[in-house]
Amino acid sequence: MRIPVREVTPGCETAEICGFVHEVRDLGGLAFLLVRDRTGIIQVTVPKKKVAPHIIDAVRDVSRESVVRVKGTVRAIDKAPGGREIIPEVFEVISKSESPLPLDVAEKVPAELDTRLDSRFLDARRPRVAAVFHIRSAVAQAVHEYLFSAGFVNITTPKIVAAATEGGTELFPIAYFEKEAFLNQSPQLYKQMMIGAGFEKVFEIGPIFRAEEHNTTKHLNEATSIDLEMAFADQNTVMEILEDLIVSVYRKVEKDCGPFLEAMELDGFSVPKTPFPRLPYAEAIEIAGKKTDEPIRYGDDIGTAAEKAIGEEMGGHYFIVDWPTAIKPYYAMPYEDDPSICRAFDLMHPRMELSSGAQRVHQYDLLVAQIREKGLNPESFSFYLTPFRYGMPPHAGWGLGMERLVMTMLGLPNIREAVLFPRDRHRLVP
RNA sequence: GCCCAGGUAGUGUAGUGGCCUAUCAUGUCGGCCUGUCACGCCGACGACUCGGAUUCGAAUUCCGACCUGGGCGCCA
Repeated sequence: MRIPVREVTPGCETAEICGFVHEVRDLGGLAFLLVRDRTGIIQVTVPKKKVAPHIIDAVRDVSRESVVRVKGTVRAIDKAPGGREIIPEVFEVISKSESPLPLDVAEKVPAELDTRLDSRFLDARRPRVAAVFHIRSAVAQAVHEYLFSAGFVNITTPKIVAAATEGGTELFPIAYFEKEAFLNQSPQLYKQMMIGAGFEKVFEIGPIFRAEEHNTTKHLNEATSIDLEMAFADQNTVMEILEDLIVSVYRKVEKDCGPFLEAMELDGFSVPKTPFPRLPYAEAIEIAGKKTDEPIRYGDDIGTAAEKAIGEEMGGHYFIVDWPTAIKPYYAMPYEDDPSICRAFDLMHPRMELSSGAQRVHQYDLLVAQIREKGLNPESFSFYLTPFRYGMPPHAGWGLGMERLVMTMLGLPNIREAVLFPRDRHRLVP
């Protein structure tokens, strides 16, 4: 009966393990075979005098990264990693690996990201790479747990759509029989429609697609969005949910992912403190104006240099609130007493934007007016607008980038490190 | 979309006109080695993205193609 490597302890008498050959060190009369499964690496020790010759020959012949089965006696010994080793009685090569390998799984020699992504299945055998995706899985689990326990309903909305959600960004056109169609850039309109359907609290974790030809370490053409929408809530309510969610995700990772955090050899992992500061847009602009050479005026969008300067000043997660209505999408609710600013917010990490959200416009006439002001045609949104004519609760929500959350949490240098099979300007395979 | 940088063994690199029959590491193969843990030692194998140009001579300069990384804009 196979057991995980981690469960082989000095107290075991015998053990059977399966895994990949991480390394073979042949010292002549003594050979060491390191076998790796997803729980760890164990040493199989082959002394010439105690092990059958056919096993010794097989161990010497096996290529790195082959899949093997080893059964034998467990010996407690301080000199071995983990304080134990297996002396094999059975050694079987289940699946032989070809050589040379496209990249070095044992990480003696580094590999460039491009090389790694070409052979992602091998790259992901590296413990420090695998750790990222185990942690990402825990993040997804934490988000689900948090939102379900807060009474949110999980929904799934179409990824093939007929129109843009907010204009601006480029969409991927696709062939949909005789019709024009696109991959969705955001579930925004659909989650709002479910507020119109009376669901009150909804969320979705799903793919979004942006056809922008950007070439940066923080953009993807296919990303995962954690999206939430809540009825009878304003922007402040959903901001509180957002910061609370972020903290509970960090706590989950801290609690459940110790070995993975260790494998990553992170400098520091710490749970952010709440509440995150609420920085009005006008003040953010002021900070950026003082700290950067580039002139920035009220009403400008916050560019990369400004974002970096403000991030340095704030030093941790923070919200930028009270944005000018002119630079936010049509569905953001303007303040009643000053319609030039709106109830929109961005959640920022010092490195980049993580989330944006707002209280939404729920009044049909105002929404149509704002769509027109953005130079868009309300008729192409009629499927979206119709629910606003038949009773629409006031509501607010946000979208949070899953990859950016993982990237900033783990200090990854490139967002592609947070996706198994990234889609960027040049990469469509694997 | 604009701009910049780059492409050398399986992998990661050195090499800016002749000293390149191309460096080093890792790997692979062969040999030696009974406590390795980046095992060590000896030997071998393996590469200048493609096409054109300049030149007596090009990995190195120029032009084009293809591929890649990054910055900006925009955004999650």
